Amino acid sequence: MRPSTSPGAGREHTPGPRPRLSRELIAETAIGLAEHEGVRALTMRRLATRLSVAPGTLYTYVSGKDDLELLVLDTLVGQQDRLPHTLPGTWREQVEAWAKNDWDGYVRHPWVMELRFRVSGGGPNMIAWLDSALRVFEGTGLSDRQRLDVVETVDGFVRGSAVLHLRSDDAMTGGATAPTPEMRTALGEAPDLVAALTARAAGPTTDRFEFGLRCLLSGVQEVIDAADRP
Amino acid sequence: MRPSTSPGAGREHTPGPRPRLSRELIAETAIGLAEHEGVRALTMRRLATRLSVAPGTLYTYVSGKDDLELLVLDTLVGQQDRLPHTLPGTWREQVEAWAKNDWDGYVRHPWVMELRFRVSGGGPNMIAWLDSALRVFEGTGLSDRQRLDVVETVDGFVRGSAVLHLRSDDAMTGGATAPTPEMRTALGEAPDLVAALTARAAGPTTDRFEFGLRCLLSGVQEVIDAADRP
DNA sequence: GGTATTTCTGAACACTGTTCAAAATTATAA
DNA sequence: TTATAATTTTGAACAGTGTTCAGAAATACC
Repeated sequence: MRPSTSPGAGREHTPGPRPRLSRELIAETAIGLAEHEGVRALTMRRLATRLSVAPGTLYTYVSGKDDLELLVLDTLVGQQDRLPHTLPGTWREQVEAWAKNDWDGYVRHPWVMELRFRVSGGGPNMIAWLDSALRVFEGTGLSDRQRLDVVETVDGFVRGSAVLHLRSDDAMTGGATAPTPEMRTALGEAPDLVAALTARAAGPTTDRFEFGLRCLLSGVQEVIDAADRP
Repeated sequence: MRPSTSPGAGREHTPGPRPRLSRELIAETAIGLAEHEGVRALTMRRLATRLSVAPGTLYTYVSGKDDLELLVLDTLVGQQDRLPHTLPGTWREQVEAWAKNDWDGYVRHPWVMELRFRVSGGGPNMIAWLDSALRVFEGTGLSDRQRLDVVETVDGFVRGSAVLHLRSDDAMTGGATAPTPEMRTALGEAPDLVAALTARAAGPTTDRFEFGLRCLLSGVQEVIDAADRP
């Protein structure tokens, strides 16, 4: 009923026809589909077509679309080559590296974020990643709970920052669509916003993600210092 | 073709039947629908049924579902009773109040977040809110661009933190659904994570949102101090 | 060979957003 | 008053979605 494991998982001597698909193949194909045709094209039918298979077939490998999306996310996490706690440097350098890496991934592949905010729960790779992120703070005097707080805070910041980076810029000013008359009047009554937007557009691309990350990590540093020698 | 304004907007003496609906009524009904039956029940047809109207009728008030979702979000923002810069206290107290308020809203009405991460662009109320948030930093020595950076950083943090608060807790440990055997083995190889989760479950609900917010604002404070007297 | 077990198919179901000609309704001009 | 033009509403339709399920096809074990 809820096959979250591939059909021929354990051994190869179950009766019935050989499975022509696998969870891994489905995940890779789904990623390719989302990458090339957008996340809106990631439908069961299109995926089945790409795999030269009837739509219903997918349901022997995946319990539904939610499960598929979770599988895709978990596969992507598993494709990262280095876990956080294996990175070089201090805890702060490790966090900066992992955060920057995640942020790059989100910005380069915006469709991933759309999934991240819809999918709930986590797969094995996500769990492994989270555990590794916790180990980054082994040297510091933070408690178990504080470590989890910090990791989730940073992770949440990265996601929130990435989605704003992709959305607000062109959307607020009306980049793609022509600005509605309503919007024009609203902007007319928002002088500070217009000033800030034009200032940003004029100058070079100051990386406000790194700016925010520095702010956040400085705050974490304070907590660590306080916890280290009370 | 793209009616982002209500039909009988300007005056009441245009020919044709009196509009039985309005953008406001549609927004309120949509909010009620999402609130009571979940955001997945917010479909054009159900909304039309609730309004005792044919599905196609909605398209004279709203250009499509994207526009409807944006309208819902903008309406919610407009329902907030106080704009950030009208709150009492220092910039830091104002930011804390607005961030906490937003966070409460997201946690209390999780369906709002699901929209926030799908909808791009902003309506008049969102623009007004953003402008108000910028004015919070009028006393500080921050530049226009820095102010926008800070506001977006805080806003992104709030969203990211809220989505994690709603997702990771019960989902990771398998709150709703029974934990898959795969998950159990994955958790077996993640001792730090298990320790942190149990520690969190055992103790009282330490508000890790406020923890992260304090971290972030401490970092912002540093930047302001640096900008104030160089 | 027979049997049990599994995978795969193809059709169906109940939805979804969206479009569009025609009908119904109203304000203004003749 | 009647006619005209403009606008809203309708109901049906289209293409697409996730999901289910009886039956057909394929394989390992006895």
